[in-house]
Amino acid sequence: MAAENDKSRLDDAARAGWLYFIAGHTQDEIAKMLQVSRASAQRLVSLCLAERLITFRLEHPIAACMELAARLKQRFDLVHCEVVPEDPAAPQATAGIAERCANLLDSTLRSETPVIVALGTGRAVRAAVERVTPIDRPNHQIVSLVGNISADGSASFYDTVGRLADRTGARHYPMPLPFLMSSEDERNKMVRIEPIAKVKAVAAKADLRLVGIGQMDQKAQVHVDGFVTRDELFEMMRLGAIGEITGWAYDAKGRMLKAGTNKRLTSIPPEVPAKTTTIGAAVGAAKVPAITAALSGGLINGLITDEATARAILER
Amino acid sequence: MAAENDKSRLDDAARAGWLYFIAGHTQDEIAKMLQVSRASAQRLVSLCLAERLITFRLEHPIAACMELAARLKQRFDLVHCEVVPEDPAAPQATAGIAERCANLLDSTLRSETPVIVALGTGRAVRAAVERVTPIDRPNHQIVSLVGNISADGSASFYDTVGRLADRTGARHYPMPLPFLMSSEDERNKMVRIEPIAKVKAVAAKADLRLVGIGQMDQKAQVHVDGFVTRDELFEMMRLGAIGEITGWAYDAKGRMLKAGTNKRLTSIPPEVPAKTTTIGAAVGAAKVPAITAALSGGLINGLITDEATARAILER
DNA sequence: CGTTCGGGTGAGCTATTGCTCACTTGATGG
DNA sequence: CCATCAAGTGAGCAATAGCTCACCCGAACG
Repeated sequence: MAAENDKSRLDDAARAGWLYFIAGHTQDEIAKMLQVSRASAQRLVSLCLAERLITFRLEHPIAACMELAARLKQRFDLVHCEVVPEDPAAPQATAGIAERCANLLDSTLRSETPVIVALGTGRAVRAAVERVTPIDRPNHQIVSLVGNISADGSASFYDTVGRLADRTGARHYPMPLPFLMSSEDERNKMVRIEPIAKVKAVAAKADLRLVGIGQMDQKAQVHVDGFVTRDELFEMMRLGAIGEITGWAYDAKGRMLKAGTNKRLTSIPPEVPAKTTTIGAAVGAAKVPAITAALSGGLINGLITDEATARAILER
Repeated sequence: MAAENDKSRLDDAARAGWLYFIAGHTQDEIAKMLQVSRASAQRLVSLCLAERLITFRLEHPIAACMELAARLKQRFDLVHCEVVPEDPAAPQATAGIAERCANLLDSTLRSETPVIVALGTGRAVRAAVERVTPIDRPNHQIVSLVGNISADGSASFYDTVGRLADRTGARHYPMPLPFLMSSEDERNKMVRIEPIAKVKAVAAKADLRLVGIGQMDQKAQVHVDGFVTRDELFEMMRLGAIGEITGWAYDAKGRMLKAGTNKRLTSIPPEVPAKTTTIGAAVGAAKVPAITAALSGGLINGLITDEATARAILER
């Protein structure tokens, strides 16, 4: 009677699982109780797991985050994903993700062997850099993916590279260029000059890229910060731009646009699909389409976000 | 900030627990992920358990039985307790508990060192003996706790001792006495004669006593089987008898009665409280008060029953 | 400002667990 | 009735987990 046997075997598996997980006995004890060899007890316990007779339930807000992260990781084939719990006190704060980004930078920079870290735009990235614990790593390199001179010629507020270099003693490569050039030709000329080519070369070898993700709407950060004009923004939106990474605008499917400001951008373009670890850091309902597109298009292969954003991305 | 620390520590514990139990990582991997030593990862996992952040749920009928058994064991301070799942096909069958009793006997008798097993009355005990797997143990001893001659002088239907001896080759000690004598004096005389004293001596050294539990109502097994008359039964009920073990009647608090048929019984009286392993085997709603009283009074220190009965006992 | 104390940490040892392999057992089909 | 084969078993080993110990850090307190 196969059915009978299976049933009794599952019964024993359940018994073993109960004794192991709930009563907390060792497999040796269980083996004695059930009158089987220890090996068999072990098999029963794993059978109990395999047959999903037993389930684990983690009663903690973190659990939901872990699960969201795992789902995002699988859905978009990511090398890294973190979802931070929502802070009920400040439901849109970048603090949480900044802390995680900082942690990521910390652990990357802790390495004794030289590493190259490339940084993009974004408040989360900026805040992360501020939270990095100082550490002396003169052989590391920090490189900017984006020009730090804004349209009016002043140095950008986002001098993240310099700040991170301060904290690590690493060599750093800011990009001494305006964010946008006035024409495609001019851009092409500029990116070929020696110091810029050097920055590009270093960036190409980066071990980690940490980038912000901006949405392309009326509140787009690139516009708010004065890097692109209202008209330029609207043109990109008309062309289908839904998000941007280091200024590079892409559409809802994560395809890079080949027009508008993208032709005059000095920023180092993302690899598509991302081969080096490229972590996007962003939160907020407004950024959901932009993040989703970046994930779908393979513009990033890692994500750090919060619970609400993660959930919204998965629900699309 | 202690609160903050505690919180973040619990967060980490939850994370570690999730990664360990749900994602199935090793503690070493978790240690790397969370940037802590393996020892700390281990601590986080056990903290997760200790704080009950994680719970196990066993989705199997057996789980309920295991839990009932554990509760009975604790409530009544038992050395052994088994609760078998209810068979939806035959909700009052002794088959289930007989199988477990047989298993218990099997494992006791499997011992190479000589053991003494004492048997009481009851259909479950009888059925258990029939299911014992034959094994050659000539040095074991099987002893009856109860006279096997019924009122009419015939050998009792319950010759369990003989049957078990057949299957094991063990020496056996039936009790060549009527269940009840006609008077207290006569009983006292009989139990002093040599063969009976010998049986008592062996029984006193028993390693395991396996006994049935009878309820004292109109369907009491002792009456149905013809060991006590209707009038005797009614007298005991009037005296407060609620159950019996090897014929010895006790009240709702598990106190042995000192009157009626108990004065003329030849059966070996239970130890109170039970010191040697004394397992009661019984199922059925009708027996719930009798079983509960036996447990409360310490007449038995082990129980084998079914799910419904266990639940009813615990609900009293 | 130094001392004490509680809690956390990592090293390292031992128990427990997971797994592989060769073997047995019991069902199935020629 | 025997050959075949899938499934289960126990021995033994390598990986993993649990635990103890000495130590360290930071907070509370004199």
